[in-house]
Amino acid sequence: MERQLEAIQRGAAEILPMETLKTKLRRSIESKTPLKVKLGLDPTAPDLHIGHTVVFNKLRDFQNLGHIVQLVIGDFTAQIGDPTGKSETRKQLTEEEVQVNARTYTDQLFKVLDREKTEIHFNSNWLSPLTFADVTKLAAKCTVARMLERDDFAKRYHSGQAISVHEFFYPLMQGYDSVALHSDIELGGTDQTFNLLMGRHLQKEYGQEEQVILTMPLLEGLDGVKKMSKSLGNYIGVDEAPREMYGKAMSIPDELMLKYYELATDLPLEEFKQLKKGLADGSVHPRDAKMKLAYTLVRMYHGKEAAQEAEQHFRTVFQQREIPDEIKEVEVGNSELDQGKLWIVALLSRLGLVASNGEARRLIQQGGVRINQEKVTDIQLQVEVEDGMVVQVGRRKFARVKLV
RNA sequence: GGAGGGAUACCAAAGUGGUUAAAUGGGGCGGACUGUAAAUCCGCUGGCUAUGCCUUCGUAGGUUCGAAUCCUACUCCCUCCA
Repeated sequence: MERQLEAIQRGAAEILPMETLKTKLRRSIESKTPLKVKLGLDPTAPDLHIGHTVVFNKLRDFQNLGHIVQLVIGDFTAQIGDPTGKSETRKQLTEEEVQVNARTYTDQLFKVLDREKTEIHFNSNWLSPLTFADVTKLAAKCTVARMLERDDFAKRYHSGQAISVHEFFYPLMQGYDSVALHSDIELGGTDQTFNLLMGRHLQKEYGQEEQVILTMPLLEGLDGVKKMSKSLGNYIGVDEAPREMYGKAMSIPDELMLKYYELATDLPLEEFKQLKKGLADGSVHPRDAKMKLAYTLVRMYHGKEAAQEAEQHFRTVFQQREIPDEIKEVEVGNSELDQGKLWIVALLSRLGLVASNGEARRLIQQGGVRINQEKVTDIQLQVEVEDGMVVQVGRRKFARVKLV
């Protein structure tokens, strides 16, 4: 039991209440019954990023200890509306889309989780049969004042932003999931605390033993400030290409490295401690530490070989500023040229390196455009287009011309 | 049901008749530097082969030589009262 407790606590932000966890664990060990550990998932965003994996890694810990994971696909919840406070209403997902998304989700998930010890549930199973009367009864179990305690509701309320009544149902529905599944423990990010507590509250109301809640710290995104999320675009996706993943990892602020190591990688505790010490006393170069982080992340999701390749690519392109060996090729027809020439601005846009001609002009003026390594400064330049010519914008966008 | 406030570019937020393609901040992009796509500094940031033209300040009309700015209607949001 001590062993279990230690593993469960590592990295966790909060466990409430600790006593109940101990009780449940003890009972579980004595009766040889695994605990049911729940995690809710939103099927509208099937692309997992390493921010999500923080919680998944913890689920994996539970599985390693012999417990069962209950994944709840919030297919019903997703159809209702928007719990995040962003103004745009969510588009309704069809049943089919939900299935596809859920599939994508689980495919990515089982890179981390043990399929054998995982149950998958769809919350429409128990939420859609509820009648208005049932819902009313459910809603009666929570006061508005209580709802307004939730951090984001409180903020929005005070700053005068809209809160729709249905948004109050979100915590209720999520909490009801725990009732339906008799969950022993529910996991989530620290931003989920309110919803998780609601699960406890409702379980009690329905005469069940209350679940334990365990929250994990939120991982900040690439900007180093806001939490990693797809909508903010500051994420590293689990399915991203190795080079992309490596590069993104290199772009996190130095201060965040250790947190990434701790929450998102499988680095053994001992090595982690050494690294931390090395960085503190200056014996480890931050760049090297970050390169190792980038390498580790790529290795976890794409394997060793890909990680090495990504690292090599990074060295070549960003540290030595050389042209990578693999560049996207764009076919350019001879007929598009005027006596074998093409205006530089048109060329950039033709190769898909810029969004508009204006952007192309700007980039040239700022010295961000190169042809075969030579800087271009004249926006009027008529380029003599040759087969195999390499055009570069900034440090990381390249295209090779293929004359046809 | 009543009264008032608001809607501006990717986001936040100035601007209340012409010098406004629209201050400022964030984000993004480029450059310099470097120890990395960290940090820091500088620049750019609607479109167009372009000393000009076109589109953009919630939507649709109107006033005016001229509107993001004034008027009318509509849509959405917020606050207070009931």
